[in-house]
Amino acid sequence: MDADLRRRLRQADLLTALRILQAVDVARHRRDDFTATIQPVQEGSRMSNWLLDAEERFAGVRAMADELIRRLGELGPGETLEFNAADLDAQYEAELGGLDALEALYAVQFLGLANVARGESEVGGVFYLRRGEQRRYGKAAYRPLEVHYGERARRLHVIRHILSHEKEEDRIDLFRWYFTISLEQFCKRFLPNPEAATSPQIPEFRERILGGLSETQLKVVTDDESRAILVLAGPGSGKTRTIVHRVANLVALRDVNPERVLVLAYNRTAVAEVRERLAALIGASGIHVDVLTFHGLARKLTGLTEKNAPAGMQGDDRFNWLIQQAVDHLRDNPAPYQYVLVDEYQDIKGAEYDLVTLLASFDREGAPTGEEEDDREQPGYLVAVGDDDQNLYAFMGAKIEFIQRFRDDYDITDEKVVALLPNYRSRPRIVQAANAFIEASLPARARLKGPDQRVYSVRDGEGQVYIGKYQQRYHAALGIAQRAAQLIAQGTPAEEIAILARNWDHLNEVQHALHEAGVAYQMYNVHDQLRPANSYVGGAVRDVLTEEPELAVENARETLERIRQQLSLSDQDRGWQAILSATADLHNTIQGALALRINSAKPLARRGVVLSTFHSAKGSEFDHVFILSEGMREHGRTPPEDETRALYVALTRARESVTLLRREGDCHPTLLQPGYQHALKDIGVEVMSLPTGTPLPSEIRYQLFPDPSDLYISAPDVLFPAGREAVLRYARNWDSLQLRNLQLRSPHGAVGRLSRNGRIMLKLKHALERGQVTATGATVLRCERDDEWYTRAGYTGLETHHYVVLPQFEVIALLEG
DNA sequence: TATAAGATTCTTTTT
DNA sequence: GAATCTTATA
Repeated sequence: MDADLRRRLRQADLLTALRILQAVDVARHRRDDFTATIQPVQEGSRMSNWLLDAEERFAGVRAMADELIRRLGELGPGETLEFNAADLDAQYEAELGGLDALEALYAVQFLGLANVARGESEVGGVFYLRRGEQRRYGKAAYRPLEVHYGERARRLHVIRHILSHEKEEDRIDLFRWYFTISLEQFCKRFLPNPEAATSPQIPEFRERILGGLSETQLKVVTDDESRAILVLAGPGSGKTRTIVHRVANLVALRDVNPERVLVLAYNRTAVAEVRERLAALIGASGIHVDVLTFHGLARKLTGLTEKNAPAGMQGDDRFNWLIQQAVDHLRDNPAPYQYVLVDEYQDIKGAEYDLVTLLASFDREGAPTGEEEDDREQPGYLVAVGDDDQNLYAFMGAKIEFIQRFRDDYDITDEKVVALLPNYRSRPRIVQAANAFIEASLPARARLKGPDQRVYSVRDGEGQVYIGKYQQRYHAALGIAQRAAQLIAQGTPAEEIAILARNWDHLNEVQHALHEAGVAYQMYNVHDQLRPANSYVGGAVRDVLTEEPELAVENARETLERIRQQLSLSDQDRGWQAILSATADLHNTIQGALALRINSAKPLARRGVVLSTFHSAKGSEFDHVFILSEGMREHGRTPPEDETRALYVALTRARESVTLLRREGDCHPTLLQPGYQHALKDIGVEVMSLPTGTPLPSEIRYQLFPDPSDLYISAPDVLFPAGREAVLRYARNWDSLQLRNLQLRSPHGAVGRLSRNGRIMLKLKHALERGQVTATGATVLRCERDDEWYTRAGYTGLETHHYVVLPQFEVIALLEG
């Protein structure tokens, strides 16, 4: 441990001591960056009571932890225990004297017995517990907790000893010693009974946060002087890990108020991941850290939602408006956060960029003009983590310039740009192939990483890179299906195999081939709108549950089925099946928890080989990755930067092997460059031969998932009473769904029709003409009011929403090139 | 019916 | 920004 770190840790100790003094009403302290003022409060403080409390508290935590451990023991591996905090408090209040549930959660987390994650619901904070690694809960398991509480208690003993001296000079002298020598030394030297001081403090905790990090990661995690740090992180270099550990360091080791810390992530999945990992690292104390999406932050700051946008705005404009409201809000109000961490900084857009700038209090135009010194805004500390090579959303305004401008914006030296280069994900050959690809595709000026800043693999072995070429996409699909089946037969989980393409419809042939080979697959696009909670049956059942959130539920499935039958809704809805499987493990809970589980249920069971676009694969990783490169003109001399970065993202998703297949005639131009091909040869890639001799079928079969914009419901169909009744009748009596003349018909009448403007029309054109589109399932989906849509349909009702029957199609289509 | 010009689509997140 | 589909015009 270097001297600097040691000095900082003493500061943390000081702050702990000050907090204790304040907590027991002995002294008050005011704190700014450099000084702390201590004021005595009064004689006869509650110090001794507090010590007694501390002992009781430990006994209480132990009792409650016992109970949690008992319930955890009943869980199977991977199962989750779910409850709300108020419920837990109420349950244990009587026996444990008002013990704070958070403390007990912290305890089981701290002991490594469980992973605690936090969620929000209508019924308040809800916690999810999952069994930790540790299986046996012997006496030894409690030792770290005892050490922790023992350390806190020792500090109290020391302070009480100091305060017991009558003369002020003595007290000052002892305080000086307290801050000069270690706690252990102090106890030995001054305490009448130093036995209590034999235990160390809590090295396990510090080790968990700071140990196991690379030197560079540690630098970012522990730097609390730099106002702005840009972390240029390569793929698989531990971006999120660095962010999570920095937050943990701030909150758990540096005593920063968690409410002053903000983590911005790019979507809900990323938010959930940061929250989970933070909870796993520091437990309950991480709960007060804000981990939000940009829109979540905008909602929190302004109290508005995109629905407050002026009438006439729709879709994207509403969301942009919301971000802009937050920017305006921050111009007039001080930033509520002091430590801001931004993930995936390369993909932030203009308004989001402004938001970050204001949050970090770096806005030069609107420099604070506080009349009083005390009102001066505290300085912000910004850490932005991103990789310009992985910029995927330039077409939406996420320009690479924002990350390039970082240095100028924040007036920082080059040293403050930290490069995280080791790749912990991919085997060496994969990293080398990806490096060679991006270096051959982009000129040095288009990249922030210099020639001496190459990503390198720290994994052992070599890994495999295969290349291949095809004329017919069908042949590539056949080859991939064969290899996937082979890998699965050899024991690779299907979910660890991904097939990635530029566009969704490039994967149609792959769907067909996988189906023929009997390999299960999943489409990786999760339309938020398709959430089971958004289905008519799911929403209706959830609403019944939340009417009495505290009501006990013995068997989740029975309760759900009972409510569904009372509402006389069909069980054939796609969403309903998903809800049943998402709640299958819930027993002996309350209705509120069940409702929450419905809210977070995923559309489909995530099983089988993953089919995804390059874009949707952002942030994911797989053992084996197959890539289709097509859809570009070859004779373009300089490859388009967007497409290069997208393909680079695809290449770097792979851990063990990557197979890069190019279509002759329109693959990414770099793949044809002699220089690049030589580089691949040096790396040791193998050529994958595809079954190009196989005769082509005349038709292929694949699944197609429309979204609500593909459906056009004309006035009599849905918006007016007859149509609404037809849809709701369908939700009760579920029969086959047929598509005739673009009209979606149930035996009870028309329930919708395909939109002529929807994107699906184009894709289905030929299949529709030949009548080879069949509905294989459907969900009755809630659609929020969309004024543009209503106007087009000639409707002016006041409802906030309506329902549509959203089918899932199987298409038999002519084979494309 | 060729060809140019113009329009649209592709990649997608946010509740 | 490129590919692809639609429309206008000789």
